[in-house]
Amino acid sequence: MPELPEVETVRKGLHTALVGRVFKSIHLLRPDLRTAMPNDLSEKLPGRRVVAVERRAKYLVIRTDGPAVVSHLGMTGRWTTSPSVPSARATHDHVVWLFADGSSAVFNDPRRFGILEWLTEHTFAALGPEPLGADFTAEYLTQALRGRSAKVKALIMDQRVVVGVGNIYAAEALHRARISPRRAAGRISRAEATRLVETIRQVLGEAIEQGGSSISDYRQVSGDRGGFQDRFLVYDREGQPCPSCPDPKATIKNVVIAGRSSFYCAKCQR
DNA sequence: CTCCTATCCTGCGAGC
DNA sequence: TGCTCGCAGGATAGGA
Repeated sequence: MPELPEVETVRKGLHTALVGRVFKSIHLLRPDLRTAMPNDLSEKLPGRRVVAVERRAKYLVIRTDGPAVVSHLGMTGRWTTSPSVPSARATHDHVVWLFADGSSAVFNDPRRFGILEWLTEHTFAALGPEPLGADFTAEYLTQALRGRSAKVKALIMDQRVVVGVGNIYAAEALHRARISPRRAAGRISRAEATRLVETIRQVLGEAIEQGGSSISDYRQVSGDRGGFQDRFLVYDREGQPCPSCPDPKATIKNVVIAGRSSFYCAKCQR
């Protein structure tokens, strides 16, 4: 569900809502997420003040004047903030944070692929560069893909190669770069890598401006939907005419790559 | 190593 | 209407 633009949008919302607030109590209603939430969250957080909410890859980092907490939204995770204490517990509410000023934040996650843990020095050890950062260059990507026979789409979704790109934005970036998702990564030319770096940045940047893409679950912390789902050129558009091809008979295909639906136009993406 | 598949979990829509 | 099947934005263990 949430890729970089969605996580970044949630980050902004959480940062605005939580900075300066002091934890009063932590309620771990259902600790068995993808990994078990540590019990001592409810002991060590109360009394701590939130100083910032940051993002690394698809992880949120809640910094306090003590330890930092990491949250991953998995496929269906959602944080909602409120100026008051929640009146009722909704299905799949797994974590409730109550603050000293009477406000609250709730983590809801139907599929429980999310994570809530302490930040450690190992948490981000295996991650590749941020796509919107200065390290993500055509030289870097060319080097990272060199000699690899896996499909280019699988590799740009591999968080060790570059972080933050998931199934939607991989499809959209490859379309804009006119590269087939089925291409062997090692056969991507330098010119194509240059285009791909550019379109990944472009698509992620535009999606952040739109507040992310809301297909079903994803919402901003305010509960609002994102807007980028209305700008998809290929994602979830199987059978529809390619918006980038003059030929009306060029339609969007859907093939499975690395177990994921992969939408593209076989005419303009080679 | 690298690549690919299955798997974790729940909900929902399509098709019968 | 109600059932079953397949699929969903992520990440990772394990087999080939």
